[in-house]
Amino acid sequence: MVMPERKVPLPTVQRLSVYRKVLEELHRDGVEFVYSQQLADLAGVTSAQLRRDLASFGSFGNIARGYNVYQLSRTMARLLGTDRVQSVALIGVGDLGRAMLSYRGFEERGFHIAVAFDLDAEKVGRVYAGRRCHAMTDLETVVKEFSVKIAILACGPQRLQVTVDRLASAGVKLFLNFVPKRVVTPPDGWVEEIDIAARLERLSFFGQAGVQE
Amino acid sequence: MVMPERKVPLPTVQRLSVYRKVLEELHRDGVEFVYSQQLADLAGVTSAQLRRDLASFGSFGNIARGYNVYQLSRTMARLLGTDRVQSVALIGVGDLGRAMLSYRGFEERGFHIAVAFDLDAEKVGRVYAGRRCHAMTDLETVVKEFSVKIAILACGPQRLQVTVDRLASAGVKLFLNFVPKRVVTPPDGWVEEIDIAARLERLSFFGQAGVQE
DNA sequence: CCCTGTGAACCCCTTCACAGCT
DNA sequence: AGCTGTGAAGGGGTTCACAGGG
Repeated sequence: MVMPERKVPLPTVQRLSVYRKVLEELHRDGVEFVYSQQLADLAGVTSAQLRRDLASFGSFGNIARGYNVYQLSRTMARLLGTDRVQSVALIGVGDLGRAMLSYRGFEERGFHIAVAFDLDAEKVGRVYAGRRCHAMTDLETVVKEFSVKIAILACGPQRLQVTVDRLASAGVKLFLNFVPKRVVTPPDGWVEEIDIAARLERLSFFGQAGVQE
Repeated sequence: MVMPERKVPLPTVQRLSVYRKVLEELHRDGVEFVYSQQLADLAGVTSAQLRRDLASFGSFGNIARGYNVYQLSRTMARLLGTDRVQSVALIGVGDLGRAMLSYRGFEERGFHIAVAFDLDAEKVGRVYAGRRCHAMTDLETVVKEFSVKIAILACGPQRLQVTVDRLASAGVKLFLNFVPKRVVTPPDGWVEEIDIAARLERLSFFGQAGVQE
């Protein structure tokens, strides 16, 4: 067991997902070994970058044959924690929330949305894509019951911070936040922000600024 | 008119959206002036960061009273290009695509999804949330008809690159890509990637690595 | 005094280039 | 010969700290 105590650059973690995805495709195609140059091309980075990234984890590639595709893929899944199924809670069963429930790509990477929650009494008790919608009142109990470790925030901005804090004290420390409102990260927690409109604004900015390759 | 020819750091653009959002709230609350320290706190950055960011655009704050909230908000909207309505095309009317069609926050920031497209013959001709779904065959003509400048990619991975290239030659150079597949950016184009599953993987990574504040 | 704007230091990530191994 | 892993250099963004102005 490698306790990775030396800290890993954030951009490196981001690229890990890309590498793993490419490696999976290579594995499906029956490729056994790749050189850093090939893998880097497929992932859209430089070979130096790739080797440096892998070195963050002390991984070893075979000098003569490059990297063992399957082995490296497994290693990355283990590093990312996607080598096992993790329970996820969905907060907010609006349009975006329902899209998350039916999103392929979650299950196949080991993320299982086990439960959903909503403020709307209309929705509570109903079943969406096989997952029951619970009342916000039952947040703590249900979340513990299903051993939830990750929450997807797709609700309205009202009482968002309160919900996050409640989840955090119930043991949920990881958040994927689609709500365009600043959330104070709980101690020991981690929040990934996805502000879709902000991304469009960035596009808009570069669109009128003229583009530098 | 300040033609911002000096290049702006990418992270700065990202933070611009946050500043503008905070400024809007302040404006709604009737606040006229803010100091960099206050605005920075609300946006979750340091005051030095904020002042440096603003300096990228050569903006001036009043030394005695800080920044004029409304004026700065307007300036930022102009910089981002959100001071006018922009037509957006949606590619793929699946669950995620339909969520995009009903997403508030787009319209209020000047982004109007004017048209949708789908491969599925079932969906072509139907109207979703007020927007008609067109056949992929009509991509070029419809896109030009509606003066579309931005495309949201929420379709399957098949033929994604082809679609991007077709859009690019039809004048659509800006892409918000939800499809977890690498897209080669067309010349003069810009692609914002949103890989939701990859973000969950990042969460998972930090969750098991232990968290460093 | 206390604010903004900014040179300069600092830090972290990327890129270069090569030693070492096969 | 050719590839990996890695010191060392390079570059870009953040933070420090202060000059300058009301």
